Amino acid sequence: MDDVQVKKLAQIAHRKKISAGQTIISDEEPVDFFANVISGAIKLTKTLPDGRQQIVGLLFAPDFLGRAYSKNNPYTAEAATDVEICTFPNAAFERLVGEYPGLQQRLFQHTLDELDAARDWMLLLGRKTAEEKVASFLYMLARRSMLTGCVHKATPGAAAFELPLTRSDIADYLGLTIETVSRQLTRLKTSNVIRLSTNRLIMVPDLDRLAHAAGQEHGRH
Amino acid sequence: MDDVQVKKLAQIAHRKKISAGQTIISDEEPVDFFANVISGAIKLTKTLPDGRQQIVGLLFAPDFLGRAYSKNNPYTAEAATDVEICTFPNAAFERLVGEYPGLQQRLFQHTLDELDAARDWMLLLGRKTAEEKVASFLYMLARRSMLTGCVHKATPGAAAFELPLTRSDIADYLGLTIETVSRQLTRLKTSNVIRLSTNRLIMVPDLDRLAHAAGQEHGRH
DNA sequence: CGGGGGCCTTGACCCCGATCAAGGCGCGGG
DNA sequence: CCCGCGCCTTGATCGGGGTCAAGGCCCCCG
Repeated sequence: MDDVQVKKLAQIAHRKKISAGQTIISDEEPVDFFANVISGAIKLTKTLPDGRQQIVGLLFAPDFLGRAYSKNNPYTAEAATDVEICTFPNAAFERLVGEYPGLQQRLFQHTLDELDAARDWMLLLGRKTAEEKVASFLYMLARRSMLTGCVHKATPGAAAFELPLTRSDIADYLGLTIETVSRQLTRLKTSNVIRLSTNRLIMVPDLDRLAHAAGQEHGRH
Repeated sequence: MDDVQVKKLAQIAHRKKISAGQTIISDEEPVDFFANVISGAIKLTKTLPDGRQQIVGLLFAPDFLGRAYSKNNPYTAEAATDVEICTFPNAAFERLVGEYPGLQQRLFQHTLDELDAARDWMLLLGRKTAEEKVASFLYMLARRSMLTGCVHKATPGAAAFELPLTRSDIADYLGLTIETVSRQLTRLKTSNVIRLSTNRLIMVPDLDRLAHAAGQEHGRH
């Protein structure tokens, strides 16, 4: 993306802080903006009429929120932690996309990545055991923390990170109950795959062991 | 899509028949073509190292197979029934996409629809009961058959269609076992929500009842 | 016609994860 | 300081769906 584009984007942008738990987009009302996640985590959820809930996507730092060419999105977006986003009025943004086809391709690429992630998650939801689900979730966060990782731990196969979700959210992400998530976490803890300092801070001494517990045999580095 | 585009597409196209059970794309080898489904059903599957399998997408008549701007796709595509597809060499197709931005937008739109479908399925996999899963699957096919439906049944709230998948495939799509799928089908049959002539031909006397059994209360028509 | 192999159904039993219930921990406010 | 409330953990029990096993149906082939 060249300078001109960045400047034009900046001109129509509007920064915004949102505190944990607030709803950003509801599946009931149309969306008139497009946004970029600056910091924090946003959860996309779907809910059955009787209240059962499933998290169908997690958004982190450089992700997009909202959808091009459609005002109605079929899910609710809620701040999982305190969040900073950068919003663009939909109309202005679409005009810009029209001018710079490269931008559209970027969005396209990003959507393809989201589709891949969704399908990976379908495999997890449909076929993995509770322990594998929890381990997979932690493994995903661990890899993310390696990339984002400002702090390069001395030990190479290890990682440490903070959980951006409550137990309840983790359960909704993995298609489990709160209790099962808790039990599986202590299970992974007692088998020394992970260590918990507080119940939000996770230490992974050996990523390969975690990948193994996640049922994906030395994941694709 | 205007005439010129259609003609250019036709020039580089290559029609192909594939019989049920054959693998079209493997997740191990790169893909050098893009395709359009003409008839039949294609299943996209993911498999865990130990063999557990999940269908992460079903492709029908006007859908696309393959992916722009990436040779590696992370799943296997297999013909669920006998299938006809129309393939395009990747390079030529991408050149064409470059020339006609409208085409790219169409692909984008289609990918967004696939993402929505994947996320709906995540809710199903994570939170629905076995009966709701089977009912949801049938409901999806019933709605599809209404759109595609050449045969307009006299009764409005009803539908009839053929299952494009074996029990085993249905199980892999719903994150269940073969036996559970079978049991839930007989359950829906004995409660008169559906009727089976052969074990592949389904009659739905009342779509709303099916939608209700699917846990989605008079689905969005 | 008879045999064999897919595909599907049905029954019996079991186990993983849900449910129900109790209590611990940490934190903010009176 | 204590109380109350979220959030989390742990235990006891239950049940939906998995597993194992047997058999039915249909079609192809000898």
